[in-house]
Amino acid sequence: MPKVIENVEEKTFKNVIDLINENGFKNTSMKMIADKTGIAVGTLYNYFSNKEEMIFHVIKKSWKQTFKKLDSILNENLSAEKKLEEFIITLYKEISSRKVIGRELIQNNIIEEEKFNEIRKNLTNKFEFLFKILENENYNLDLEQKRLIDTIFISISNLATLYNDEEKNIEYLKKLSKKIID
Amino acid sequence: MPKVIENVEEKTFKNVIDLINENGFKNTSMKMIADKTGIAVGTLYNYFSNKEEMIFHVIKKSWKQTFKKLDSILNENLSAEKKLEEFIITLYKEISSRKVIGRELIQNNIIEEEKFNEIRKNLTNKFEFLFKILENENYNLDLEQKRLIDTIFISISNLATLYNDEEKNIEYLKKLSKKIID
Amino acid sequence: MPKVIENVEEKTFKNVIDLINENGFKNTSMKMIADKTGIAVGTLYNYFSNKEEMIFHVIKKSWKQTFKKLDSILNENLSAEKKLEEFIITLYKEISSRKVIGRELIQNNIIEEEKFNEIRKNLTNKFEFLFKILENENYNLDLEQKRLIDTIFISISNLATLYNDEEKNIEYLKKLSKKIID
Amino acid sequence: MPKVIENVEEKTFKNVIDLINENGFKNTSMKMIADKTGIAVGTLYNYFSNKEEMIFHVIKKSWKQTFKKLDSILNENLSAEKKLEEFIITLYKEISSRKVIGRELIQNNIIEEEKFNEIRKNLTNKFEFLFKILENENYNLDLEQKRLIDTIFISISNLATLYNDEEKNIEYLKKLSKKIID
DNA sequence: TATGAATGAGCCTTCATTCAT
DNA sequence: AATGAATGAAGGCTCATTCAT
Repeated sequence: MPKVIENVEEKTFKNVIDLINENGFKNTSMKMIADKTGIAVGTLYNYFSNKEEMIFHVIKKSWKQTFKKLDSILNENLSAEKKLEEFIITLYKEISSRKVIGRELIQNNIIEEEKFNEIRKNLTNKFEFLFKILENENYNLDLEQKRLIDTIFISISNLATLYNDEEKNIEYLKKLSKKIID
Repeated sequence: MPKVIENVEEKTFKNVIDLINENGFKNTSMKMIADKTGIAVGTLYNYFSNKEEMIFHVIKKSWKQTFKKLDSILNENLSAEKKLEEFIITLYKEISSRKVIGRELIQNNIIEEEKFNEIRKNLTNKFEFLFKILENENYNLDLEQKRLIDTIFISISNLATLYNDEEKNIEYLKKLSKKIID
Repeated sequence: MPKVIENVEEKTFKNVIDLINENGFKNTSMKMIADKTGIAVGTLYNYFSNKEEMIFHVIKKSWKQTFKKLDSILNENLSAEKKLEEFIITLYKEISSRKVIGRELIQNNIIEEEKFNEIRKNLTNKFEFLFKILENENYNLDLEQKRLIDTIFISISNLATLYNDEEKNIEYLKKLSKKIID
Repeated sequence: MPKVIENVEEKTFKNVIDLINENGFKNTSMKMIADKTGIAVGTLYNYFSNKEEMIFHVIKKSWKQTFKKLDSILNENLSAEKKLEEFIITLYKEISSRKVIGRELIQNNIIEEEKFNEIRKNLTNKFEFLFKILENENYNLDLEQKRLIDTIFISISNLATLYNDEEKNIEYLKKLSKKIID
């Protein structure tokens, strides 16, 4: 059997996220990733066919994990209001722990925009599902949904990026989620 | 007698904004700016010590213009609620017309973060002044102000970046600003 | 018990020729050869110390086969003129079916020139033997032999590389070989 | 006025030819060319948009010079036979002094084949024109012209590459050109 | 012995910055 | 002061070769 580095993909995963959070996509070089992971540049290319694919893989995988958690909240036996709150807080926690996964969806110029459409669409679907539940329970949702979803999402990303005080962030988001359906 | 270029800064201003909006900071080269401006690369370096300083200068100047407009709203003779609405809409229009001025404040990685602190501080001050007026007129502002300011600001930037339908964007922002003080 | 690969050289032979004909030496990677052969890259290095040696081995082996065929023509019971014709046509057919064996002898840069000297010498010997027969039968060979051999050889290689119409190629070569001894 | 290196293109011209003759296109790196020319790599890219364009430029320019000389022979007041001889010798001298210009036209895998078609076509035209003159003077040209042109051309290239003894090379070519029209 | 992932030098290309004119 | 060609470090990527298994 050949020489094998264990869990290259996993080791990479965390490092890519960290480096891109620190420096941005453009300022993170393949060599930096290789060095931080303790492997050779060439090895990266055994796992990903190019830099763009690599970062996109990380983002996609990252979101897959998040979507799973969001789904289980939508399926829990909770009041609509509580669901909204939990949904938002979970989204916050996810984005907070892997900041880049939020920001990358908004910034253009990094990866072909259309590649993100699937992720965007998926997140939008979950929100819309949630809003339908709220409407069924007669909550008031007069704001245009598409823009509202963006507002919520970008605010969460921003919070996660800017402030480290998780407790206060969550407290703020709880109040915000109530206001939305007021 | 050597050619004398007047108003290098002004000539640069609009073009840098346009180019960065189109291509992003990293993908806008000094040569592109030089070509579009009609000024030689070397000359640019007589006015700005490097690319980062140049873009920062543009952003700072851009915000100075915006702040002037925001100030005049704060000093107008309007109801507190109307002031909030006007303030937000003006902010939207400013960011919308020179998108980069919003985006750059969110994306770090491009310019040393601390450089933005002054601008941030300035914008925050104006919002706080506005909120004080609202509180004086007994509007309810239970959300933490620092985070709320960010939410508003980032949402506006996002709207300006993502959707071109100005009418709808403004309509949405009007409703949003009402919700905030509900 | 480890897998034992038999006839590595033979398996390699045809595939290397095909790949190099298709892509050239530089654009044929060891991995491509490994994949096409079904032998691991590492294993190839048990049989050949490097890429250059490998291709050289193939060329040498290839010529050995060709030389055998040429020898049998020289030993056949034919008129001198017919011998020349047969010799040239056989050389054409051989080179045509494994183009690289011709091309490599012309293009330097791929393998150290001196390595080819043995092959060259061998081919030259056969031609000289053939010319001696022709002279014995009083054919006129006023052209300098060394250069003439090259002309014939390079023309055949070129024909084999450029044109697929075997019939016409051979017809042309027949006429050419007659002209030589005119 | 900016810093200026004089005659970059000319300086490059000779060095590219030399290096490619020595190492082949694939084994000649842009750094090698830059070093040999005494300029920076980046400077090369001010003159040629990429490596392929650079070498193609050299070849095209090289042939342009050669075609001019060949044309003047075709227009001279000479016997048909003498014209053929002069034509071939000039072609030899040209190729001999810039070897690569011959070989590159035959070797594939280096530059998109079709790019050479114009050059090939041009050379072919001149030969055909020459053959027509010969036929008018009742010389016998029973060999197929397309293949004959290739034979002559490739033989000349080969001679230029292999043997340095110009006198003997030319003597050989004179005899060869006579044989062709015998 | 066979395997094929790991290695890293080396390639082409870009571009912020410099500096001779 | 203005110019823009020259510079060369740095980036993404390839692939011959090595070596742990």
